[in-house]
Amino acid sequence: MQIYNTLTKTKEEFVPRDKGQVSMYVCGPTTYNFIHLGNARPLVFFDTVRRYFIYKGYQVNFVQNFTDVDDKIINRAREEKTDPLELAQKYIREFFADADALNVMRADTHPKVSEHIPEIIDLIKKLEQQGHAYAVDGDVYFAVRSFPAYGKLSGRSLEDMQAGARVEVDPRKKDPMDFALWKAAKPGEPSWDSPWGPGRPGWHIECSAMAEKYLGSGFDIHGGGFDLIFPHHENEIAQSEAACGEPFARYWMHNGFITVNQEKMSKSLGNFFLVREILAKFPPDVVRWYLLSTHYRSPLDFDDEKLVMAGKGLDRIKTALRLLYEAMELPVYQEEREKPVADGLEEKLATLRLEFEKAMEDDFNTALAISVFFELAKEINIFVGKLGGKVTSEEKKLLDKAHALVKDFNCVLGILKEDKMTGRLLIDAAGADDKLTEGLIQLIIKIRQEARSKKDWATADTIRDGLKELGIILEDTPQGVRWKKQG
RNA sequence: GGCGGCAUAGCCAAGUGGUAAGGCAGAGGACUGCAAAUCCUCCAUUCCCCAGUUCAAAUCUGGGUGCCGCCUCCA
Repeated sequence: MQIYNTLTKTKEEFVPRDKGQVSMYVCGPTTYNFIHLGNARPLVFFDTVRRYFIYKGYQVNFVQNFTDVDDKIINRAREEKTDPLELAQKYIREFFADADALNVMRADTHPKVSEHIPEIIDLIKKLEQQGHAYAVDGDVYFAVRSFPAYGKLSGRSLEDMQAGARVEVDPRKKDPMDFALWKAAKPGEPSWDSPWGPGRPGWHIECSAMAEKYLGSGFDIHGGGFDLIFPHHENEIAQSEAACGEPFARYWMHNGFITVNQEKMSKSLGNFFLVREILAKFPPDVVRWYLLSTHYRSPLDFDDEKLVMAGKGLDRIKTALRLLYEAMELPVYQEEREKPVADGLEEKLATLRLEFEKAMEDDFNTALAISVFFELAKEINIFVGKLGGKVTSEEKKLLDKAHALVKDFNCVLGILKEDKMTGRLLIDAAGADDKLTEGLIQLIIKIRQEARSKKDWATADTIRDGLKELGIILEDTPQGVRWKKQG
């Protein structure tokens, strides 16, 4: 398994700290608003990473924090005249609503800053005792000059950064790049008691404290967006490694941005689209498919047209799956076929599994993995097309194997949900919402079939066109009529 | 100013030394009452430009052009 490590700027062979186990920490959102598509990319991508490790049989410990104490939350709460922690709590709930829709698994632990103040204070105390931090007027700063490796993740030196620094220099800091570990409380802000007086944690220290608590030093993978490399992750490394003298995280993974008209989607530019706005127009499986259709380190440009395209691609997979399920319902014949129909399919399925794994093991190349999924869909279509309305028991076994492979691909990519009772994947375009609709459609189909049997094509076509207007697609096959909702 | 990334068909997008995956769109064919779905075939002599290394380059080196990001909150 090869993983591109931001720390070394190369792909490295992944070796977990503990055999058979993977520890991951992915920076979660600051919960002062609904999440936008840019937030959804790391969510979906790292969820897919986690799913692949699970597929490979690893035991994964996945931690994703919530930053529920922060300037932006405080400001927003002031505007809305509510309590900051309540506001944060509300958006944590909203976060889960969106994440659940995108089929993102809940983390094993979702620690919150507000519930880890003692751990944070302990870490700051440790840094202060070791001379890596200093207090000024109730604030505590990290002394970047005390950590010689500062800049190793982002690949820049303190000199580089200061030359072009656009930061207002706080004269109380020993070095302009020193950053806050603890902020003295201002009136009306949430605060906690500390050795330096009442206050709250700085932005970076939380992740150091919580990652250490739940995963320990030298855990496997730390992930987030490219924009977190500096300063956030650089600072996490400084804090954690200065405090314990051991490597913090071993593999640093960063996803590229979602762009709009090739420009970064961001809250400050105001060109962002909320996940729920998009989900109002497109099904969640399409959004997820689209997010995974490009390699995670490349930028991904967003517009409606691209989601439409992704939807059409995913329809191909869904159609193959529908055909597969149809074939799995066919009666099993005992006698052999005169001409075998499944030539080489079993080997082909094995090859496709290997290709899929190879793609995922090359730095999680989901775009390539998806192309393997398309090949699988084609193989299924070819096979099912040759069955001619009946299967032998051998062929039935092959259908089950193909189904198992689809389920495995789907499970790693997290696209379609599974019906726990039947073990089948749910294809939303198929089937009716209720019994009445199903009955009505079946009745209409029956009437149309009667017209067709009398070669009354005008009536048959009127019905088909009329249903299409309503978003119901009819497909005539030798085995009967199939219907689905428009994708 | 410092640091970094990207440039592949109409569109999206893999591919980092061995002669251009896959998807969408498009064209033709099979199937069909006609469709739809599906299958088959076609659709980049070429990978931003120039020079170089090499038997061999989209892939490596140098130069150029264009776009983007980080250095300030941001996934």
